[in-house]
Amino acid sequence: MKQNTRHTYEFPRPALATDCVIFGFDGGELKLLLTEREKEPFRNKWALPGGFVFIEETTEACAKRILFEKAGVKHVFIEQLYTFSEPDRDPRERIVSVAYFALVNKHQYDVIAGRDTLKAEWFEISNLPKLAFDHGKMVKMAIQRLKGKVSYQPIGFELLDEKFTLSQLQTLYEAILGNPIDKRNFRKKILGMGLLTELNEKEKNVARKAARYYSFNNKAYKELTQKGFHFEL
Amino acid sequence: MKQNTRHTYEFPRPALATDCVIFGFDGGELKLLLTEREKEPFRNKWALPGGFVFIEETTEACAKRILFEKAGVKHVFIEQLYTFSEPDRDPRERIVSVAYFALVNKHQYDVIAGRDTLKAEWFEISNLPKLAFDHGKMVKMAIQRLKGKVSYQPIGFELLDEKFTLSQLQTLYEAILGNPIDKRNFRKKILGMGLLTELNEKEKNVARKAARYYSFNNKAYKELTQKGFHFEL
DNA sequence: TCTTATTAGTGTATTTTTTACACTTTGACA
DNA sequence: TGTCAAAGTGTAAAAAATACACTAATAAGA
Repeated sequence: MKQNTRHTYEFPRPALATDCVIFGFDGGELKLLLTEREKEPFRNKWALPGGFVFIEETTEACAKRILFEKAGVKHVFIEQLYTFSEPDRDPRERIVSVAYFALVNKHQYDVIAGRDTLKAEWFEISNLPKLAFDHGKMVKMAIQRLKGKVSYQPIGFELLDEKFTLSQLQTLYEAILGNPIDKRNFRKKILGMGLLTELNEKEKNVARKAARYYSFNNKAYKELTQKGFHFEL
Repeated sequence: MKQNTRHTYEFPRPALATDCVIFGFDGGELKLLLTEREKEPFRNKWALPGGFVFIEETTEACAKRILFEKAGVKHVFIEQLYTFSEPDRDPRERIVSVAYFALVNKHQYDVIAGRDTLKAEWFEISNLPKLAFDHGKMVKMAIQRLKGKVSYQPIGFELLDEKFTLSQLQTLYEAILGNPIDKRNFRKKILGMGLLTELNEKEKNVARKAARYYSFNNKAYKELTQKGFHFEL
């Protein structure tokens, strides 16, 4: 350590960055928000929004900052995904990246995004462009994680509006899990959990029977969880 | 980037390290392998084995190296757990740590460890000493992860000998999940999966009916998995 | 205002899975 | 040869998951 007491070791350090896989949903297929790279390498290619970690911020704080700066996304569900550390994953130099995934209410986002000049676009998950760096790997892992998690944690609601119909919820689950679900069994199960608040409000201006709105009751969820309840769909 | 083409950014970088939560089992309670710190900070305190990441190795390679250098453990199951990045998690300076968890066959390990002079010791999970840094958090998370994973991935076998009795397997699951399991139902389920090879060998020198040995059939597991089979216990 | 199109909303019977439960067998040792 | 300790084994009941089809409501268009 010699004259330097600030550093615990002298050999070269990898740079540290975060990248974000951002999921959105608007009724059809599951979507990802990608940004176009402005600089080399991979200039003009699509990539996950990402950036370097400042010396005084956690990687999660960094991911949230990047989410806002590069994608215009704020106040959303975010969770650490995996840390990618292949020495050659970035052609410039050694960069270790802590990947996060975020669940965004697309409607809300689109309002914000309209005001910005960010080069960010939604892509259907089944129709993604080739991505820069190892971002393809990150996306693959994020989809897998979302699929796995959505069945035993009520995180799907993050992708919907505050109020939603049971059909919207079902469509979302079908989009994530990739298989059709029986309507009656789905409703029976989800309502049986007691996590949804039935609202006194229905859809308007639909050319069919209007569906009732529900909202996710987070308070009930936490209380039940404390009593040993396990969400499972 | 100007004159500097080697570095993608100039501001100070966190140091990068890995720490390993090492699980072992010998029939009673689940155990953790801890090492005594030789240097400050936390000199003479118990901690997870850990160390800095070299510039040309992945974090996983680093974890495996540390596992061997500091705990004498080689060729074991290892999986990335989580990346810890609180700016003050290390009193020396900013160090981001990618935590891993490892599953070790304790019998095999004890043979190796006997030859070494490492200050490493097994502690029962219910009786851990206070740990250095944020290692307590890491351990907590690792236990949670192991609990969650053991039911839908056949990783428990990593903790047992190549051949094991069904009672040993059951005792292991009981130790991890923390609740008793019905013997007949357990056997029915695990044998029904077709993942265990029945060996023509029984326990010796036991003062009771000798139990049959089984081994985990990894080939069968992979084949079944490809056909859409999902392990679940 | 009547018809059409479209999705909301609902219950039951069957199958599958999970759970609860107790006695006989085996082998070492005293 | 009796005792002790854990191995090994099946069935019935309960719970959960699945399969399945019609009526209700509303807007749009004839």
